[in-house]
Amino acid sequence: MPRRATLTTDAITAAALRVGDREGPAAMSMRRIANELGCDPMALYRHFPDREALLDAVADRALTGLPLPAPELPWDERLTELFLAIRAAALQHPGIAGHLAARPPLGPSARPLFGAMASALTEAGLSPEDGVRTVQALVAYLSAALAMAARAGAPDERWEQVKAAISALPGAPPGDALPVTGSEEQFRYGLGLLVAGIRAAGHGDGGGG
Amino acid sequence: MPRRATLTTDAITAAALRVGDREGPAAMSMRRIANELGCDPMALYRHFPDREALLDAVADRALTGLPLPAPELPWDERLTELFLAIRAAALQHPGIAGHLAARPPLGPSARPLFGAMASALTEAGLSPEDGVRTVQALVAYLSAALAMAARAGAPDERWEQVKAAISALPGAPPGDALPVTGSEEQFRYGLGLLVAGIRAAGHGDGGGG
DNA sequence: ACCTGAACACCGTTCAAGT
DNA sequence: ACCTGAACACCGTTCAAGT
Repeated sequence: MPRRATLTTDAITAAALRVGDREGPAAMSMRRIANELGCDPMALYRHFPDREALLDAVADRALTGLPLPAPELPWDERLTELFLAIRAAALQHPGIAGHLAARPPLGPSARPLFGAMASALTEAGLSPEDGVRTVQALVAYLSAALAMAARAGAPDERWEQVKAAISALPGAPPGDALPVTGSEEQFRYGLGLLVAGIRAAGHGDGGGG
Repeated sequence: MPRRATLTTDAITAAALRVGDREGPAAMSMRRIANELGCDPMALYRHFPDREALLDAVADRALTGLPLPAPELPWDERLTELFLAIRAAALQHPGIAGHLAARPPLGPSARPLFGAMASALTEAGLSPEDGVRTVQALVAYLSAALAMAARAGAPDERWEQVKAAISALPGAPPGDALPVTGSEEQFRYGLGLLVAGIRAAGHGDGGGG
């Protein structure tokens, strides 16, 4: 009775997460994950139609059981806390943060997160239509911020140049005082802009021209 | 005298763009681009250290010569026009929009774009420090929106489920009235949130707590 | 009937062998 | 001295051959 009988989708996603955490996203290949499990690469195709589906499941797994913000907080703090928690959970697995960014988990584990977002946005005064639009905008911002943070291990020369170019404009600040590209401070700032925009939208500012 | 003498970085990026437009981002391999040029794959390494550098150059090329918004417009319209123009230019090459999203061009062709952003944000009343933070937030949003639009060819089943789940909440709208995930309308909405946030920040709302 | 693993058609990149 | 292309170490996935 070989141990392959114990090969479940859960064991596969766990193994993939382990490989990704240990060796980075490029190492999360079907062959390497199978190797980690001591099984044939083709055995994975029994549980997932292709590699992308497997990575989607891994991303989903990385966001399971996230603590939701306390419901008695005001909506803007709830939204901020929620996104900071998602960001932190994603960055606990830096190996897969890039994939999380490319394909944000929209599966079962994300359901309660979207519920929390929807409730916060309703409280902010948004219509359900605008709520959906806003959720997409927030997730878009989160995605890219995660991608930047995932790349932030090797600091991005290109962004440094951009920052240098901008700070060379009239009224320049000391370049070293600027926030790091993938930092939490930078993330909070952009999130703050969106929250301020939501606040304005909730106060009756309909939408686009 | 073989025609390889005409192999310039410009000819390479043009060929890569052609392949990407014709056969999608996955086709933009060193081998296939070389094939398009009728040269040895290794000849490309004479002009670029590796594939990523080549794709960066391709992305940069896709954004050259973008028309800048008229300077007499108010800052918020300038910002909106600018980002819509960048989005439109990127989507003219859907094959590479995904790469554009993963590695936003920060090279020479992007320089005037950042200049236009900086001037708009200064006019909005932001300090240079907050200008840099805001540019990063805007580019992050643009990146993810492009990635979504690039995937929008094959409509994303997962987002449909999310939209369905959210519209199932109290006060539900008709699900078919919701904007498509990668659509221009959806992009404008999120951009409008950020612009509203910038407006608030420019009016004295310092930053995060 | 089920699963395995050889094989296919690719990659990016190194490096030794050619001119 | 310069460039070429064979070779290396991988991929995801198909599919025929095994048990």
